[in-house]
Amino acid sequence: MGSFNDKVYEVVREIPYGRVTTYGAVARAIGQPRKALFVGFAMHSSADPDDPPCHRVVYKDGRVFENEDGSPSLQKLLLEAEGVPFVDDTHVDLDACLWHRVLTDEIGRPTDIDWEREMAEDQ
DNA sequence: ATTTTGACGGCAC
DNA sequence: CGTGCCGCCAAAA
Repeated sequence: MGSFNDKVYEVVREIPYGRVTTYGAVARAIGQPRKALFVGFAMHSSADPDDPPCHRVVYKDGRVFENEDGSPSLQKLLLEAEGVPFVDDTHVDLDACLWHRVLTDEIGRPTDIDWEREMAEDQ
């Protein structure tokens, strides 16, 4: 309870279906911006692929984890299954699907608020 | 107590 | 576009 991993899982569970966020963003969301690496460690050590949805956490440049043998990782398969757009074999399209609990202004990308508005305008 | 290990990120080339 | 190095620090050994 209240452990680092639990805080990480709380944030990760907030990521909406079809959206992604980054390890660093999760670290900042729990007030510990220097621990992006441990966010990754928490994801790796999680047993259940659905709770938390570890596959929705990617590198800051949109790259997703790849298996050492080159086969498609579970993360990539799950993201594709959710309809998350990829710009190439290993990178998701952050401009289209990045979600941030607070703001993404700091890294120059649309906020979740911007995204909601775009969705509304498309209707 | 000390060492090793990272599903990171930033910056320098 | 990549490659490498360094700083970060919790957990496991």
